[in-house]
Amino acid sequence: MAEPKKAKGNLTIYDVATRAGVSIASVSRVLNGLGTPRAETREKVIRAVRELSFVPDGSARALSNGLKEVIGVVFRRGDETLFEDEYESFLYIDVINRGIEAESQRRGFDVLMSSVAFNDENVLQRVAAMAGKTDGLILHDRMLSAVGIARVASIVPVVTLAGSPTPESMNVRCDNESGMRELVRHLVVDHHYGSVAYLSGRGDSPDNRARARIFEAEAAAAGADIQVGPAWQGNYSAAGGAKVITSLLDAGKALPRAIVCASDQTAIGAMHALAQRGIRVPQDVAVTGFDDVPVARHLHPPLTTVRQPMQELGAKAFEVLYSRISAAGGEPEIVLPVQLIVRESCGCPRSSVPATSPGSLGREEG
Amino acid sequence: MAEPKKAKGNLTIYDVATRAGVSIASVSRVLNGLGTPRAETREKVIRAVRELSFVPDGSARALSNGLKEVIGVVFRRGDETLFEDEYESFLYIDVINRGIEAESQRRGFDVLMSSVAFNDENVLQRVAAMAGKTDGLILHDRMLSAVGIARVASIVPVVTLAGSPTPESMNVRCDNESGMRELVRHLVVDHHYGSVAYLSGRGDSPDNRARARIFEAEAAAAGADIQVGPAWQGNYSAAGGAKVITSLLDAGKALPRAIVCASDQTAIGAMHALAQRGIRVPQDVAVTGFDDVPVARHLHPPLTTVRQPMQELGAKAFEVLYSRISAAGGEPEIVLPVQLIVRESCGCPRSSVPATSPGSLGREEG
DNA sequence: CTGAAAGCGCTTACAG
DNA sequence: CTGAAAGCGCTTACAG
Repeated sequence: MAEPKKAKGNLTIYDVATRAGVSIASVSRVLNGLGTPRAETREKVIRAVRELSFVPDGSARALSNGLKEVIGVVFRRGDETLFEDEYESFLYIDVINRGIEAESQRRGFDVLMSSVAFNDENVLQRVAAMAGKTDGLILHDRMLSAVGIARVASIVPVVTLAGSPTPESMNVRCDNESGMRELVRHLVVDHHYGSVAYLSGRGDSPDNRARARIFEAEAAAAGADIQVGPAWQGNYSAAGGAKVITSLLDAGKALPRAIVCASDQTAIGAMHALAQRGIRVPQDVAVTGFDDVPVARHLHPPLTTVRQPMQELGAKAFEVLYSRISAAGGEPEIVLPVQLIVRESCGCPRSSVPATSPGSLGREEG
Repeated sequence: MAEPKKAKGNLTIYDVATRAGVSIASVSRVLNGLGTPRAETREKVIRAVRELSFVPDGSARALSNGLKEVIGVVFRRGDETLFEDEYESFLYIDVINRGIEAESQRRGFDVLMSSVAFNDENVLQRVAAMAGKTDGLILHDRMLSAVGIARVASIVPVVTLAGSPTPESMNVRCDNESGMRELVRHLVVDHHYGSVAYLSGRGDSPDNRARARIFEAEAAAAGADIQVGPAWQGNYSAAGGAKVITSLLDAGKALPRAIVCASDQTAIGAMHALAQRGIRVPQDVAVTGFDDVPVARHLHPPLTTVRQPMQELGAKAFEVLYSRISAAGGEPEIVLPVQLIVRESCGCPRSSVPATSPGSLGREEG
């Protein structure tokens, strides 16, 4: 019994085989449920594995059978302060990532995450490195040029989010068009608001551009006055949304009757700035968002917005990627339906919010 | 040039070597910046790599040099509906994960994520599988028993979050004690509130238990009436917080002057329920949170809470894990300071919100 | 400086 | 049913 303990992490299938008194092939087979081992063999291996707390090395498995069972997700993050406000506007990324993760679980895949700074010059390099560690990649937003995508896609399958498909890559996005159309109609037709503004997102975002385009077309078609342009340029963040409102107010501009924000985060910021100036939402100015992030319903007033099925977006992205990884299938482009969520910030009455249980306590205005 | 293209993903270092007219050893060396290759050799390799868009296989590298440059993060997720409200109470997990991810970037590590369902019986198995794919593990909350931790820790280094260190694993947590102490004092001493309740989190959470304990001790010491117990049992979620309030009100109970919530999410739900019943915060009832999640400052009224440096918690967890991976160092236990964030939900006037608070919306200068 | 070769820990035909 | 052996794609002493 003078056998020295193996160093941690150095346990291999050979150790298990020795202890069980079988070959490594047998160990591998029972570990993977392959073949039809004799009950005795099976048990000897199982026992040895348990006694040793053996866990097979993922890299060796991956190298051997050509499948890592890992997909990669790459997304952008803010550059500055890492411990403050800046990630707020990126929370939706987490929700999408959850969808990706949940779906990949079902296939026995894990998700490798890698964020890239906004000002990172070596995005392609970073993404390529990820490619080497995974079986396929999901790229958030506009991470790479078409050329960059093509290069990466020559290494592993690639799915982009909120972009458009290329000959080499697939894309999953939401139906911005009909979402914005419904929203604008609700504001201009249902509520009869005569003037509307689009508080935009980042200029380089395909989603933002699509939304802006439909906003203008639809509002114009409905006969509303439109406010757009540099003064209304946000960047998807709450801070950006607040700043636009503050600047406008400071400049003495009159606000439109309704403000359509490029995202919920933008709306949060805008509403915050409005509240600070004593402007009531929706009585004085209606505000709407886009995304339906989790907190949208908890805002004051609850935010009318367009729900993007973000978890589903992530789930779908994985699904498409998976079918490409395992078979070379996979739709090149998937467009998910969105849904107008009418709450109170547009001016609709509370009654549209599900009533609470029949309590004895009446509502008293505070 | 009748050379047929290699199948995608099958490019190896041999292909690069052939094309560059050197050995694979040379390719490996320039790829890794090792040795002092002749300029010509270097260039030939670089060129071949670029022309082929070669990316080395991560598994092979890992197997060869014994380092995957991947750490794993395991956390729990809700079981039911994946596309609705339920993940709200888990958003803080994402913030912590961001901290982990950001820090690991700096060391060239990537993060492998894996969620585990609340009712999953094979948690240990899932975690063990992750261990095989990584160089070390960070475990959120109470994922594993001490025995389970010991088993996993025999495979790779383990850091737990919000738990306590074991002989085999390290732990990183926040200083609940002084946070709760300060908060209760602010409410009872500064605001003179005579009755306070603790709207609790999950019963099996160490954080929750620590907070509950200090709450009672401190409130009692300050001479306030205390409400606790089953009627005040939440579960960290917004829905749970709302339900407690609604039930109490439906039962005709009188609310205390201040409600200390186990988490911000709980506070969100509580405030929502209160607003629905026309009860004003903080005029009628003061409400506080715990965590300082991003949206806390956007609530109405802005939430007084205890800030846990969640990104830093994640960053620290990685740091500790990394020093164990690379050297066998790493503090067994790290306790991070928290900070009382006084906003308006406790009854303080708006003016007390520091305009200098980094990241606050009103701020102009960076 | 550079190449041939061994080895990392698995999986999987191929024999027996 | 089971074992010996080759091979997955790298890295790294070891010679030259």
